[in-house]
Parts: sequence; structure tokens; C-alpha cells
Amino acid sequence: MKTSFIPIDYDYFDWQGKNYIIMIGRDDKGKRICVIDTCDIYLWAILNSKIKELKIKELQEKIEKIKLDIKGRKTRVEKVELHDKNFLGEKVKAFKVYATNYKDLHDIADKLGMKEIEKRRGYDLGFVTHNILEKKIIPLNWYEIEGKLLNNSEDFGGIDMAYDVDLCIKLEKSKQIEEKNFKPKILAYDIECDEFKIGEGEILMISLVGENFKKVITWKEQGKKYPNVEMVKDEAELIEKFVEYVRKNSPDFLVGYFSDGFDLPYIKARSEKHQIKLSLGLDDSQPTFSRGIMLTGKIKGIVHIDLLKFIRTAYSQYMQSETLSLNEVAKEFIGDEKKDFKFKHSSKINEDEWEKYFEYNLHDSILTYGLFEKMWPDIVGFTKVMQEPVFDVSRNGMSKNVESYIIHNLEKYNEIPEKRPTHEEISERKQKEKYEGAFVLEPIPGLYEDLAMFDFASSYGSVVVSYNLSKSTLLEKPSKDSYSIEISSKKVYFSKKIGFVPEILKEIINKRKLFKKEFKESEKEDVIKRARSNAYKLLANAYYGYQGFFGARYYSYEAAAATAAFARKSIKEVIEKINKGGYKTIYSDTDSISFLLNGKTESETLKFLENLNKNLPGIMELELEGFFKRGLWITTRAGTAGAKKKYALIDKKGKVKIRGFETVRRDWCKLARTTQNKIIRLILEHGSEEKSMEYAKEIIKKLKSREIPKEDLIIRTQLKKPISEYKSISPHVIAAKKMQEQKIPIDQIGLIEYYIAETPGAKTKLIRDKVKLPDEKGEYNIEYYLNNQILPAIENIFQVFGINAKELVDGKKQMTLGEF
DNA sequence: ATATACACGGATCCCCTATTTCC
DNA sequence: GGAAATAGGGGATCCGTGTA
Repeated sequence: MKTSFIPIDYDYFDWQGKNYIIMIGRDDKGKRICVIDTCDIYLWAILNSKIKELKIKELQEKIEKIKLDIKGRKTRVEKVELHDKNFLGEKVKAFKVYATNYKDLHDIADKLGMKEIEKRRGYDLGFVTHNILEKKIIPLNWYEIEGKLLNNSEDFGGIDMAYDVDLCIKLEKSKQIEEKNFKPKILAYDIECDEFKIGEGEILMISLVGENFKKVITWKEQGKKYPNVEMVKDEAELIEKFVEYVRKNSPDFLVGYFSDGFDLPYIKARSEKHQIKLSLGLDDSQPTFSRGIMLTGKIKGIVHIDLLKFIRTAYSQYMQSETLSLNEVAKEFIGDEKKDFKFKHSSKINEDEWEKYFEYNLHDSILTYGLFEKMWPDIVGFTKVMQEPVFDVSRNGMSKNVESYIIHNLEKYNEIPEKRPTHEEISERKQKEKYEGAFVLEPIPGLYEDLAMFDFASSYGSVVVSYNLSKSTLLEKPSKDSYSIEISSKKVYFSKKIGFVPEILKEIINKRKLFKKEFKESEKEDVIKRARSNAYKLLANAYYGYQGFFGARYYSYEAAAATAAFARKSIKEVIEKINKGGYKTIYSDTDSISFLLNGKTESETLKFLENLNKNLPGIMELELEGFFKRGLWITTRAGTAGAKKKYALIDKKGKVKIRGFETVRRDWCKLARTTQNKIIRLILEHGSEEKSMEYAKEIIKKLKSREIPKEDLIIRTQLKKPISEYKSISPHVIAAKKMQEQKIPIDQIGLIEYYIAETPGAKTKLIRDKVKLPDEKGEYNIEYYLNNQILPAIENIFQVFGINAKELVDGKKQMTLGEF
């Protein structure tokens, strides 16, 4: 039997004591194929360098005789081979110790505690990863496979009959082939319930959306007919219907939004209550959930995707949306939003409101479906780059992705993989003192004309590569021919012989450059190339964080601290050169520098940049971020110091770039934000403050005469932990308490909305005593919004021009008094 | 459990001192 | 007149949210 094959989902099973991998995928005709395979199972025992030849042989024989009896299952070491390998860049001799079952490796490792064996490695990767490493059948790549067709076969306990697939093949040969077109079958789903707590309420409806498939299943509001709505008799039947439709559609991907934490566990809990088997898996198995705080729901053969998780790692840092709610994310990515429906308990929904509810439910699945389609190229890109199954890649954070990438690229360096840190190691690492981070230059407040901004491309990444900073290149003793730098008054040294970790990163940066160039030069927009370029970009950026992350296999405090130190040194040197070159630096943060052109032309400045680059070490490179017509820096709220991480720029085309100001902060009311934004824009456009002052006066007047709609005064703050854990009872905590009392559900993100009201007769002057929920009756507190929202947002901007905004606020008050 | 440090600023917390209240 | 209650100032801390 020979066929094409694209693996999508990976799982494993035991048969007669041996591990087998099971890959579910498609052929180029769209047939669903199940492929069974296995590989050598082994761990590495690294030998002490002082061990004698003779002793090695003896030890090998001893290990070969190891027998295990685990919970009544008898097994043994199959064979032992001696190999020349590298571990953390050092040449080592290591035994490759073979076993029958991956699960036994741990127990075998425990028996290898002899003093001649220095380290035991490679038994904590997981069988799926191990198999991908061994057999190189990488998710979402195309293969031509050959093997035995299993048809009503007894092999593997009749697995071909258990799985609902078109073909089941025991793999014998495989080779990677050219990319073929693959359009995944997608089914998006969403549920609506009365209670937000998992399983506490009833599921009212479930919507499902696939290609040419739209359905809402419900047991509420029977009797009437609605488009796309199918009525069933009760909740139990609703769940059964859901299972039936998933099975009928037989998707490759079942996609939800926050479905790991809500929809799937909810359905599971309700099905348990009704004692219904939730046979969603291709082998009729039920979804399983990983333990731990963050749930993940897995369905055999169908990849369950929680899009929220992928968005969080892959996009959130570059997104405009203030929250990752389905509504905002859909708006940003596909220009569509949720249907309007005000959440109510089902008992309070009028007959004529149900149709809206059904539409709302269906539309959520439509949005989820649309988002998945939009993100599919990136999901493919990530999966192929990290070489891990889609299920994992779509959920993993960037540190895990970095690690996957390293693990799957060790072979070139003949490296044995490092182990995961133990709990003790993790707590030790966590206790380490924080090292000094980025350098931020205090700006000189003011409004400036004609500026340029330079920044380092992949700053920290290029530092790691240029100075060879990693766990394996850190030298124990000072050495002359090495890179050295001081971290917290201690000198550290790194070898100049390039380590495999910096080399892998160098490759990432190079590939990123290559793919970026490729997709920019491609005639029509090539989403796949763009996605791959993006995956490498994110990897390069996450690399530095990974080295400093306590859970990392290749953690290195010294390398991380040295990276920050070298970066500080580099940027300070560049600032000096810029100032010596006749420019004037205004501000700098981490890897970017803004400076005044001081009458120099743009082409002169570009030439200057070229020269700067000639003298930078290694692969470090400065880029032009842009030329700007004007720029604004202000003081901190407290004093005369220039405020860091806050500035606004306008370019020649009038495009404004605002960083750090209240304008971009979601915990300020809309009025303060839009007012500040407008004022900044007016100042940048006109180069003076008159127009913006007029505008400010007008807003203040409107606020005082209560002309501002309440929605512009709503303050949004995220509740980040359970109410009881707050030591400091701030306004948003009070608002959350009120919501709890009034049984208003707090959304999944925990965004709390409130406004500050006039509360005559209030005893204290605490803001929290004036908190009211948006729906609560009351008048907004003029004093508060003037002094705590508008004034702080504009005061320091006007201070640049020597204007006291406080007088603007108060002075206006007298005038309005005069008007009456 | 799941990348890092730096930074701002509101609001509360908490301690101290001064003032007011009460007997 | 002296003790207790209250008010207010100011630094420390908590908290959320940004920049890079």
C-alpha cells in the first residue's frame, strides 16, 4: 500500500508492552488516514571522562543485564551501544540504552546511578516528540508512505476497526515529498449557558459552523421555527446531537474560543451529569483534560484548538485590541464583530428575544471559524518551524516554542538534549536576584522638530549571537581570548568558539531575513512565506527571554544577564557616537535612540548610519526606524524629571506614533484618552499649544456642565485574581464585589467597568466609596473626572509650554460661575 | 508553572503627628 | 487637663498597564 500523507494529529498507545505512535492525517484526495509507526526507544547515559576503556566494557555488560519489574510488568534493557556525542558543546562518550517502552526509561535511569555515569539524559521529551525526532515525520509536511494496510486485522488489538478512518496503515517506508494543497476541515463551535461556573448551569444551545454548514442546536423555546436552528427535547439530547454532528462532519480541527477553559469542559461536565458518553474521538473515546491550572481539552484524532491560546502567543504583542475578547479580536482580524445581545438568565428572556440569542450564538461560531481560516497560515508556519504537533504548538507559549525548536535542531550538532530542570532547580533559579535589565535614557522634556530614530534589529538576539552568550559557552575560569563583561560587579567570560545555542539562533535570524526578503519580493502576497517569516521573528525575539526563564532546559542566568549588559554597553556607545557626530540624543530605551538632526539632512544621516554599522560587532545592526517632523516628551507627574516610556512623534506624512501616554492605556476613561490624544495631535501638527488649549477648555466646560455621556467616563480595569486575594481594595475590586452581589457575570477576561459618581454625604473621601456600575443610577463626579482623569492626562503636556493646566481647570470654573 | 527588566501613576495602606472631642 | 478619637500628610506598597 502506497499513498500520500499529511500528518495532523499525533498520539500513542501501548500494545504488547511496546509503544506505537498513531498519526491521523489525510491523503491528497482528502481521505482520512491513520498511520501506525514505532521507533527505537532509548536514553543517553553520559560517562565520566576519567573512565578507563576496560571499565566501559564491563559497565556496558552490567547495564545490559538490567531487568525491571514495574507494577507486575516485567521488562529489561534491550541493548547498550557506545557513542561519541556532544553534551553542552563538550565531547563525551555516552551509552545509548535501549528499552521497549518509553515509560520504562525513567525507571532505567534510576538504575543507572553508578558513579561512572555522570548524567542521564533524553528520557523526558515525551514519546511523541521522541518519535518525531527519530522518524522525522513532521506535522503538516507531505510524505509518500508505504506500508501494510490493516483491514479488520488483529494487529494492535484491532485498532483499524476502532478508529473511524478511511485507511489504516502500518508504516514501513516514508519520504518527504513536495508540498501539496491541503485545505483542512474545520468545525467551529460555541455554547451558551446560564451559569459561568463550569457545569453549574444548563447548556441552552450549541452552535456549529463548518464549510457550508451552520447550525444552532437548542432545547429552549420549542414550537417556533428559526433559520439554522434545530430543536431537541432537552439538554441531554442537545449534547447527543452535538456529538452526532461533530461525528458527521468529521473535522480535522474542532475550534473554539476559550474552549479549553469553558466550552469543552462545560459540555463534559453536563454530559457526566446526564450520564451521556461524549464520544467525540475518532475511536469513540471521550475528551481528556490535562490537570493543572490551565485546562487543555484533547480529543483523539480530531485536533481541538482553543484559538485564544494561539492568539495570545502568536499575535497579542502586535495587536491593537485592548483585550483578547472574541469581539475585539474578530474586529481587528476579520472586520466583523459579535452580534448585539445583552446577557440575561434564560428564565428572564422573553419569547421574542430568543431569535436574537440564537443568532448571537451562531455568529460567535462564525467569527471563530473566520478567525481560524485567517490564522491557518500562521498555525502551519509555527507547526513546521517548531516541528511539534498542531495541538501543542497552538497552545504553547513562546518559551516552549523556543525549546521545541532547539530540541528539533540538536542533531546537526550531535548534541544530547539537556533535561528539564527539577523542582529544586526551579526554586533555586526563582530565588536568584534580578539582574540589571535595559538602559533607559531620561529624556529632556520638550517639543522638538526634525528628529530621527534608529534601532537595533533583533537587538537581544543579535547580542546573543555576536557575543556567543549561552549556557554551554559560559567559561568557568577567566580566559584571555573570550568575551567578557561585568554583571552585578562580577566578571563573566564566554568562549569565542561558537556554541550550538547561539548558532541555532544565528540560523533563526538568518532564516527570518531570508523569508522576509522572499515574501516581500513575491509578486502576489504569499501568506505562507509571511507566516514563516513571522514565526522566525517571534522566535528570535523570545530567545533572550527563554535563556532567563527559570523553567528552561538551556537556562543561563549569566548569559541572560550578560545579554542585557552587552546591550546596555552597545546602546550607550551608539548614543555617544551620535552626539559626537553633531546630533543630539533626546531619548533612548533598550534598543532605540531618538535624536535631533540639528540641521543635518536625511541623506547625511543615512550615510552616518552606514558608518555606524561598519563598526558594530558581530551581526549587530542598526536600522532607521524613521524620520520625524516633531516629537514630544514630557515630565513625570511628580516632578521635573523627564518621563520615560512616554513620547509622541509625527512623521512627514502626518502619521502619529504615541507610546506610553494615557491615550494608549485602557485603564483610563475614554474622555481622558481621547482628549489627550487630540491635544497631542494638535500640538504635533501645529508645533504650538494654542489650538490644543482651546480644545481642552471646551472639554472641561462640557464636563462641568454634565454634557459628557456616561459611556465616555467608564473606567475599565482587569480583575487579575479572586476578589478575596486583594490586599488593597481598589475601586475596581469594589466594582467587582458589586457585580458579584448583583449576580452580574464577570467575563472570562475579568474586565471590570465602573464610573465614579457624586455621592453626597459620603463619609470618607476614598474613591472606592464613589464607585458605581455602568447600569447604576447616578451622576458622574465632576470633581473626580476633572482632577483625576482630565488633569493628569493633560497637565504635564501643557507644562512643556509653561502653562498651568490646573488654572485652566479652575479658571474655567469661575467663568462658568460668572455665566450663570 | 510556562520569556525578561524598566517605568509610570493611581489608589490604598500604614505610620506618624497634630488637632479636635469628650469626660 | 488628659486620654481617646479623628484628620491629614507622606512614604511605602499594591496593582494594572504600558515600552522595549
